[in-house]
Formats: sequence, C-alpha cells, structure tokens
Amino acid sequence: MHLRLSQFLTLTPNEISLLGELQKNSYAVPRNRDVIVQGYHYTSVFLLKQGAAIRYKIMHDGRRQIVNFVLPGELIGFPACLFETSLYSVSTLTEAIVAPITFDEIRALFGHSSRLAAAMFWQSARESAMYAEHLVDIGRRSAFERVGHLLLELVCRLRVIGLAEARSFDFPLTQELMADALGLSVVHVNRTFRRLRESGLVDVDGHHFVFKNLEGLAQLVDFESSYLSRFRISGLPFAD
Amino acid sequence: MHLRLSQFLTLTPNEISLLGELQKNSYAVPRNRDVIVQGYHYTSVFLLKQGAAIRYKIMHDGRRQIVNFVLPGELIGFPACLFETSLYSVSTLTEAIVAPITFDEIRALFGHSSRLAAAMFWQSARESAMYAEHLVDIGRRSAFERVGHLLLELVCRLRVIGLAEARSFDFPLTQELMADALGLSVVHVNRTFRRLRESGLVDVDGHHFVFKNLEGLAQLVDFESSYLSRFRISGLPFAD
DNA sequence: CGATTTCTTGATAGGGATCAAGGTCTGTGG
DNA sequence: CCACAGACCTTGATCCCTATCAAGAAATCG
Repeated sequence: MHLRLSQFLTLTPNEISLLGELQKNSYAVPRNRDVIVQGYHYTSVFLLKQGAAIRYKIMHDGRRQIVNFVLPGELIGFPACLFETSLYSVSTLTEAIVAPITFDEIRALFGHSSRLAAAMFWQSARESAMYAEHLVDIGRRSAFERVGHLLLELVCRLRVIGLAEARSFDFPLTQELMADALGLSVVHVNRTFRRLRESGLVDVDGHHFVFKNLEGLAQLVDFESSYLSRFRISGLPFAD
Repeated sequence: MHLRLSQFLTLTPNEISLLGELQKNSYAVPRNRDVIVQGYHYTSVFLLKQGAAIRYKIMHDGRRQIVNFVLPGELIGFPACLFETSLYSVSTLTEAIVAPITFDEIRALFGHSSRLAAAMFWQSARESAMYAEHLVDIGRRSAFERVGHLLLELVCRLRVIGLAEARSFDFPLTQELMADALGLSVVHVNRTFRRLRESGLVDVDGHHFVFKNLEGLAQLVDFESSYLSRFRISGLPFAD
C-alpha cells in the first residue's frame, strides 16, 4: 500500500522507505466507527490501509448524503483536515486498519520528495474529478442509471487496487448506503436494484456482486467503460 | 488578481511579480465560448481574470450538468488539464479575459516558491470541498432549497472577491443555468424561483439579484451563513 | 437466540418532469 | 426606426418517477 501513488509514478527505493516509515503506527478501527467527525478540527490524516469507509454529511433534519466511498490506499481526512473544521465525517464500513500521518510528517515528506507532494496533489485532483462525475450522476440520471453507475464505478476502482475480479467484487454495500450515496430512498433503491437483478444484469449474494452482463449494463446506463483510465494523469507539471 | 491566493497567505513582492509575469499574455474571449472542451487534451491552464464561466458536462442525450461556476481569480482547466483528456468543458458566460499559463510556467513557478505550489494545492482542496457541498445540495435538498442555496452561495463567493454587496449581486445567471446546475428542469426552476420572489425573499431585475430577507432565506433553506469561512484553510502543512 | 439491521413488498401521494404555447426582451439588420 | 429572430421567461395541463408510510420477512450480529 503505497498511498496508491505507484499508479502515477514509479517510486524510488528512497520514496518507498519514506512511505513505509509513515505507516509504522497503524492500528485497527472497529466497524461503523467515525474516524473524522464533521465540525471538529484535525491535525493529522489517516491512510486507510485496509477496509472501507464513507465520507458523508448529516443534515440538520438527519438526512445523510454520502459524498464518496474510501477504498484502501486512500487518505481519510484529506483535504478535510486542511480546513479549520472538517466539512464532513468519515466512518468505517468494516473493521479497518489506518495509519495516522501527522502534518509534521507530511511536511517532512514533502521536503524529501517534491514528487510525492505532486503525487498527492494529483490524488486530490482525481478526487475532485470523481466528485464532478458523481454530481452528473445525481443531477441528471435516473435511479436505474445511478445504481448501475455506482456498481460499475466500484468494480473499476476496486480492480485498480487488485480487490476485484474482472466482473465481480465484494464490498460491504447495503441498499441504505446506495440510497444515501445516490440521493434516493431506500425503498426505491430496493425496487430499482431488483429490476437490475431481474433483468439478468447483476447477481448478488450478501456482499458479493456479480455482473452477469457487464457490457450490457454499461451500455444501458451510459457508463463509459474507460471510467478510471480517464483519471489517469497525463504528465508531470512539477519539478522533480 | 493574484490567483486569489492572497486569501490564504500574504504574498511576498517576489511572489507577486512572479504571478504578474504569468498574466502578460491575457486576451479577451467572447461570450458563450468554450475555453476547454471535454475529451480534448490541454497543455496549459487559464487564469480567469475577468468575467464568469461554467464547468459542465454534456451527456450522450444532450442533457447538461453544470458542475460549478468559475469566478474571477480562479483557474480554468485545472485540474482538467492534468488528465489525458478533459473530463468536462468550460464555457464563458460573459465576455471574459483570460491569461494562459503553460505547464512550463507552472513548473517554474513551483520551483521558485513552494508556498505558491502549496497555495494552489489548497485551491484544489477548496474546489473539492465545494463539489462535495454541491453533491449534498443536489442529492438531498428540495428544489426550493437548491435555488436558495445557489443564490446564497453566489453572493458569498462574489463578496469574497469584492464583486458583490452585502445583500445583492450581479451575475449572468439565467433560469436555464440554474436548472442545469441544480439538476432541475427549467420550468420547475421558473416556478420555484417565482415562489422565492412572491415570498418577498428575493428580488430580481435582469441579472441583478437582491436579497430582501437574507437571514430569513438562509434559515429557510438551511444555509450555513458560515459557508465560505468553512473553506478557510487552517494551517500550512507545507515547507516554506 | 433475541435484537438489530437489512431487505421486501404494497399502497398512496407528491415533487418535479414533460409537453405545449404564449409573452417579453434584446440585439441585429434592413 | 421598425421588423424580426433568438434567447429568455412564464404559465397551464398532465404524467410519472420517486418519496413516504406501513409492516412483515430475512439475514446478521452480539
């Protein structure tokens, strides 16, 4: 787990050891535990080494909107920690292993390798881009398309980090989570999801999701199969 | 216009001159012109010195989703330019003045001042945070709340850069733009917006928007008056 | 193994989309 | 100066997608 930076650039041994250093204080976090709570101030971030989490926001009437899912190798509390007060909460979906990284350590890291700084920058840019995609989903797609998109996005992202097969994946995704991520009601997700199954597009057993006709689904919900490749960085506009 | 970085840190004379250099090639762009087109590759970004623009995405069926509004002092094509192919388009809403900044220039800039690099990083983090807010708006709020939020967000953002009064602002915002930004139909925006006016909360004359009861509106649509202060950066986790 | 969660399914209602058409304003050209 | 086109706003009628309410079944968890 190298901050998933190796997706973008080849790390030098030195950089790898720097990253390894940061992870020495890993510890386990139980399921359904808030790692970051909206409204509070933080002075460190956490690398999610194992497990899954959600970034979400609770509104005054109790409704919840999940802004995205956090997968292994991604940073929790970033960029939330940059703000005076975190704008949203982050909660684990499974038991997880996190490695706290203090600002001091980040500063040192950046001093030693501006390439790593740049790489973190891209992570942030990627996240930004994914939010924009998500916005389009929620703003302009039907419930059916949204659910399809979410499933396809998850396989794609999990595949990149070796946590999914070509056409199936395991993930602690409940219908309530889908609803809160997609801006739908649980009841409607249930019906929509059933349609997906009855159409023979997807099979589910617990938390194991299988695409029985991935290409068909992708076409039906207007999912660009190049989803994640579009997030590939094209060049290094930064000094080494 | 200093990339709006001065919001976050005090620029040294040297930094200011560096930024000034970058803007020497400014030129005007007519209204309704795409500066960035989705699917194309770019090797420079543009600083929007004057005017307004939208970042948006067109779907295969022609529907449009605006992911956000670009105001003076912000970068166009960033982070879009980092990707192999731009994920969305950027189009001017008014005649605008932009200053192209090549990657070479950015690289040089970063070499001369890592503080500026860090500041750009924060801009990106801020943008990310604003997308997340927007997601909550679209995912979990009623049409009425969404329209109210959009108007309040715009005053707040415009006020910060000195382009709005305390309770009014000018902006080339049409109902169609609102609809595409908020995931609503134009017809429904029209009716919703009328309700806002009939409630005595907002007055509009052309592109001049006046809040007749800003506090009341903010409360009615659950808008945190601290909106932008929440986006303030708390510290500098980077080396000078 | 009792108690939460999570999933289902039915019934009903409503917010917002869609279709259709007219009105207003602004800029352009004759 | 007027006529016209195109953009923008407005309003009515209708429909349907999705929320909400309600309640039971199934799966999980401690």
